Amino acid sequence: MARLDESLLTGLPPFSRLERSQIRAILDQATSRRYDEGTAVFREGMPAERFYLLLDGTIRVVRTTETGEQVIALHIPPGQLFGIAPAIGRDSYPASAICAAECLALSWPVRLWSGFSAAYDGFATESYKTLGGRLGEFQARVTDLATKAVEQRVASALLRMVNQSGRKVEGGIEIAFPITRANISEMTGTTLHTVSRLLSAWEKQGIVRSTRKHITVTEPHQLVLLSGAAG
Amino acid sequence: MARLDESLLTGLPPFSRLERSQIRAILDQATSRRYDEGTAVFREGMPAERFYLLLDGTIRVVRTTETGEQVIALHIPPGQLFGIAPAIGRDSYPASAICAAECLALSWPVRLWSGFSAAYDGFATESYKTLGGRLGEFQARVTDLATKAVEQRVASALLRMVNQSGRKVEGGIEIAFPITRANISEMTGTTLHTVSRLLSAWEKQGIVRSTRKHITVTEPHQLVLLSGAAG
DNA sequence: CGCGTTCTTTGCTCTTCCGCAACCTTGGAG
DNA sequence: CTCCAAGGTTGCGGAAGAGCAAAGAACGCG
Repeated sequence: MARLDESLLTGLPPFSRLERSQIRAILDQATSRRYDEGTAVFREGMPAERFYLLLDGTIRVVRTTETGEQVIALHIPPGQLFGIAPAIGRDSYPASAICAAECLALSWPVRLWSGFSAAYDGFATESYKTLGGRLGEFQARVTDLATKAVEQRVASALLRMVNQSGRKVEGGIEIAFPITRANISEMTGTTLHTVSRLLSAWEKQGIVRSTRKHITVTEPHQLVLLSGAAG
Repeated sequence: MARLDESLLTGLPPFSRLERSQIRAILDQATSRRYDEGTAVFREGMPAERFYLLLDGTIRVVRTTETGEQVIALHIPPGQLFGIAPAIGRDSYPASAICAAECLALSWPVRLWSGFSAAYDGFATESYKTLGGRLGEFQARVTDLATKAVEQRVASALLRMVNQSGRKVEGGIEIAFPITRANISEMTGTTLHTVSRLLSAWEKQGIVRSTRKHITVTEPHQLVLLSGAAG
């Protein structure tokens, strides 16, 4: 395998305070791998043997209920750690990590986690910040699901994805990974039918534009209004 | 203030691996305080200046939406840390902590957090486990809200409270803190009317018994069935 | 002991959104 | 080029549950 370049990690929060030589040491212990769209990096319930850093692509964190329904808990953008069960004392993954697009990720065996935390200044702190951010996001999700109507939730979900992984294109901002109506319904606790109806209506009003598996938001401000001003 | 006894902390996860003398040192830096039912220990958005350990009572973790609705994120039972924003790199509290019943809590200034983590074996690990548990609980909440019907969610919520803070009484298990129909609706994303109707129906079927602000579950198994077998 | 506040119950109406069904479109595989 | 699977659209009931209204308990305070 090609030797990995230090610049991959430079500037990413968990490694931002480290020397070049330290980053080198970390990289030399990493395994790098490419995953096709739709592949599972790991699945819910599997023993947590490695933790990961997403270099490119988008990870969809998914839980499946006993009745077989899927719920999308989270999308992870490039540059973030994922599968960090060891950080919270779990020995199995609480959800599955599916590649929403082609992905490139590094990984390390979990036994290195405590060593990294101890040896590298800022690694633990920054990782826990990531965790804190996710906790906050979940809290926001719960609040949304508990208080907002479907239309507002779908608008919020679109905005969240646009903010986190939006790519500027002519006439708007496009969500940078493939996403279906069904996916959105799994994020918002509704049905693909309702999502389709909403998107059709918004398209007629000129708020969004969409093709198969891709959505571009042309009037973010209108969506903010529809979302009940929370994001 | 009366000197606190070491036995208060012995056996609680964050302190379980510590020597008596270490616990003594921790206690000597703690402030102990009693709070009346309904009091806020801290409020959403306030600068996070202290972290807390609940010795007795129950804390209700509440978020308020822009439209003034309340959502109950979590109940915290005695023996757990709360207000641990510093652990996840936040400098303000993300939610309010309200006493569901009369409470007794210890607290420390946040600046001691990193010292505790460094000096006391297991403190950080165990605290992050608590955090992990909460993350898991949120994930379960999101799944519930996204996929289950109202009746199932209310049944789940009752079961969760019974499991976490149930007190055995004759003919069933009582939720150990005062709780109203409105509270339950804020936990499950419904209205107090619907909750009242459900409880009435269940009371007729002999599954629960309730008086003002108190609920006893007499047939937990029936509730498990109603909840769609998830808890 | 009376009064007001807080909590609870229950009926009715009305809206939202789900479930079902049918059909259309797009893109990839062979 | 054709076919097929995956994704998307749209119409139409029907049911779940929200919203509104009104009244009845329980408790706590003066």
